[in-house]
Amino acid sequence: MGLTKSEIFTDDQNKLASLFKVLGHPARVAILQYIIDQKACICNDLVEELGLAQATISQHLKELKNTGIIQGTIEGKSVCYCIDEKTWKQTQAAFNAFFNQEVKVISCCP
Amino acid sequence: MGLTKSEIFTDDQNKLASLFKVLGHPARVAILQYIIDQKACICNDLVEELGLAQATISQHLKELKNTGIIQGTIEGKSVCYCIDEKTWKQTQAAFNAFFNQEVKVISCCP
DNA sequence: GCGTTACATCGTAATATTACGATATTGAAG
DNA sequence: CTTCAATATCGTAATATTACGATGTAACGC
Repeated sequence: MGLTKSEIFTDDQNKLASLFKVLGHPARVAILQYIIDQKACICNDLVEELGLAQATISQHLKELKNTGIIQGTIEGKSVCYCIDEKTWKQTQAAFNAFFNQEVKVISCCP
Repeated sequence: MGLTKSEIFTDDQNKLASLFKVLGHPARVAILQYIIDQKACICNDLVEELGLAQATISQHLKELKNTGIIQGTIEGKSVCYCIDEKTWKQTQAAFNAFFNQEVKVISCCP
């Protein structure tokens, strides 16, 4: 046990859940916010900004990169990370599709 | 280690991350979708709908209840779950606030 | 009362995540 | 070529999550 039974869910459910999951950690939320705020790419100011070890930041960046939400470009000896607009918009659309069902919600438990 | 360092993040970041986190599992996405689709409350048709053990479903429902997204009302010998509109709207607002930053995103890595 | 149904909770095994130090790797500077 | 700075990756300890069987509990029908 302890292993998520992905087989029993739809692709959409698995995909949506894994998008939510990657954002389900404060460090990754903070990283994304930082990248968005700086508007431009940052490298590892992140290590100084957040109080986490370089290895830890690198690991979180990797997870964000794996979903495609951010992309990294090598620039000299550092790496420039930024939002991947295409994936970001897809992610946004997926979330909106999920949350737009809300209009139909009728609370039935008084 | 292995323990998330919540102290180093803002309350907003921690809150947002924990909202994302609870939705970061396909079973909980499926449960929410089912509750929304049925429009009305359901009890544990969920156990039959999804192929998970009753204990597992109950555990997932508890996590959803803890965030306040759903609420359960005892109705005879069964429990009626439904979306808690207030929390749902707050959640939606939190997500929207996060995703609306997107307009400022400029991809700087060609 | 007794059995049944619909849950919740407990205990626990399997697995995943988080964090970090240590150790590559790669490019720039000297 | 050597050194340093910026990162990635590896190994691993601490902790968390997922799933389930077993067991508790409360409400109903009899």
